[in-house]
Amino acid sequence: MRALAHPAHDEIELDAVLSALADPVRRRIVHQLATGHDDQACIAFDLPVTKSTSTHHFRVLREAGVIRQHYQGTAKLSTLRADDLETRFPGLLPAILTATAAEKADLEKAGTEKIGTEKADL
Amino acid sequence: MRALAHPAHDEIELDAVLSALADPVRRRIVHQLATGHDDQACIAFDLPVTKSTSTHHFRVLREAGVIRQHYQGTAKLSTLRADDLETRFPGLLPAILTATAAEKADLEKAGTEKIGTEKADL
DNA sequence: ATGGTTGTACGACGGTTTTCGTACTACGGT
DNA sequence: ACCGTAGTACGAAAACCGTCGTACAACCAT
Repeated sequence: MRALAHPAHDEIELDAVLSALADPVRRRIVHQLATGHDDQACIAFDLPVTKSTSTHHFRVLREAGVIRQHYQGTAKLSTLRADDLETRFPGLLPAILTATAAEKADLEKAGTEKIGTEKADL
Repeated sequence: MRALAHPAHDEIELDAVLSALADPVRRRIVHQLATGHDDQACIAFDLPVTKSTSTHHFRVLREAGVIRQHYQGTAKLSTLRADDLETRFPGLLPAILTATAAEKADLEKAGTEKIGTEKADL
């Protein structure tokens, strides 16, 4: 059994959490963990990156205290630390999940409604 | 009068907002804007960085849609776009502000309670 | 007009992050 | 014992980010 370091619930730092969640790939992981069932293996995530990059992202999330990971055979199962996060930073995770969903819906709507229309300026 | 680009309220992107708020200096700015009065000049923020770095951070916040800025003479006044953010990503800003305050209190408590005590591991 | 205040532009530097590929380990099944 | 699957470690490359200093622009007061 390989050991995995996790910060205690009161050691979770806002900086680490926000940095972790600022990345779209990692937000995608978190979103899938939130909407799907618990304990999903890394392989279950269809990420647009290679295996080693994927390992990296999961590690960042774990070390930030966003997810908990444990081995089960060769598989490494991940769970959202929703309760710990809620205790430490109330409302933060739900707000980000809502925002992620909102933006996703937004992009899909834009995609179906006005195909070929571009934003002019930044 | 110099013009300043701001994203429209429905152009605010989650990625930009989270990236902007992932930086402690910028979170400090936002926190001061939230707790103090509106329309504070950059100079009113006692930031641990030089002027040019400060300019940079304000620009990042503005381009992310977190703050609104306008000139008044040589001064550049900043306001939190709390309403726009609330419309776009409900609960996000309040949660981050609460979290910022929570962590700040935490650090101060740690500082007064156990001076000289260090964290052993990461 | 001259000078002071407030902020910007630009280039540079150093550190971190994201990404990859390759080689490797751990475990389960047959 | 062997193979396949799941994931890690490590090193490298490229991009990005935060910081600074210097030089500059805009504006106000006198």
